Amino acid sequence: MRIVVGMSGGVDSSVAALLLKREGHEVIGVFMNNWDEKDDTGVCTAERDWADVRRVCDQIGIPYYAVNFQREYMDRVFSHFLEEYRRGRTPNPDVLCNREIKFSALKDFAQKLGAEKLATGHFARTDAAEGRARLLLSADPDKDQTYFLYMLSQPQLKMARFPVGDMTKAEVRAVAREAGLRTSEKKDSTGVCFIGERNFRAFLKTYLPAQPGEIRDVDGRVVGRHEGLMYYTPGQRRGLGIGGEGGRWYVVDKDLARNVLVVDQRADSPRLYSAESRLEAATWIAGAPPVSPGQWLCVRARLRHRQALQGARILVDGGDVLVRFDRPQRAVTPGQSTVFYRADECLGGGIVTR
RNA sequence: UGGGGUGUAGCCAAGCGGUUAAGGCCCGGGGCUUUGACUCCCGUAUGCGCAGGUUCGAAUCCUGCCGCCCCAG
Repeated sequence: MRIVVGMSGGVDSSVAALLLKREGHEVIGVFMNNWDEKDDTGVCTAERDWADVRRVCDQIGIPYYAVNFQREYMDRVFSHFLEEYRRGRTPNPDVLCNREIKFSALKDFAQKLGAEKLATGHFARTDAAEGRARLLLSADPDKDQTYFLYMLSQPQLKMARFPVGDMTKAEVRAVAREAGLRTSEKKDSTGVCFIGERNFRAFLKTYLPAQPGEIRDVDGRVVGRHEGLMYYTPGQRRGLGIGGEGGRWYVVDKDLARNVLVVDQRADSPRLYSAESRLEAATWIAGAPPVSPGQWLCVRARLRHRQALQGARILVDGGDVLVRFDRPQRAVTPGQSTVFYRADECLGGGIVTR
């Protein structure tokens, strides 16, 4: 079977390619260059990553390509990312990136190459039940990445392969090491996918105008000034610049109408906790909601990557979802995604509106 | 003007004659992390408003000056 592997230059996708090759498939490595800019330290990590991809593919003995989806990334991911920040929300570009770039633009490219499957180094698993593809938690609970994949559709998931999904990170590195892959000890990448680790405030500042304003406590007293609401997100404590007595301050709210950042010194401020949340733009892996309209469904949910799964009940209302948590959740953040699970299966999720 | 109080790092704040001046916040660096956050670890005053003096030794005592705060008038 001809399979394209999306290769980042990291150890996970390197091993993904290696395993598929060992299975006897006709494997083609494809490296994506979606962001042409040096990082904060002046290094263009994409060049080094591309060099690693070439080297690894040579070691494995597979052909490789580099593709440039900068235009697609800008139009379909980054523009939305900026728009969300402009609206005062805190977006997650990587969930969109998977749907719009890796499993769309790259998927199209793979199909042009005649590939039947598109593999990546994601820590996630899939299986098929009654003609439908399912997305399942990875074997390594610490590295599970289904949170970033919840927007995938049936066609996208049916073409996807995740060769390292049933391995632990340690096992992946061990395989890479034994095969002598140069990426075996490479540090895991972080930051926005393709963009990398950034001084976020400075990064945003180059794209969006900032409007400074007051910082007030929950009683309305002015306790400082902010540089622009978009630089802050609920639950955040660093970067507020408020010294003095009483300890740390946490962002508990953003008053967009008044351009006021609301803060509290209680880490467990009641303003930070929500027993309920509402989502929009819900998507379901199965292609349809897992429950009939008007009926509550018991699920597990996570509001951010790597968060332990939380008990909740959901009510689907068209593209919206009402979520009631078993336990109040801290810093439910508009723009972020809430993703649902039943047992090990990822059901889908949506974007938090409140 | 008189009386009282007070001046320790960017912000709070211990210290009240004797090891290298607590701690918290902010900030910086690192760890964790394919979003943003949270969290964890490490670091940050040769100097205590200024100038003298007492003392073996002063942020700590004394004198003067300067700056704030409060009460009188």
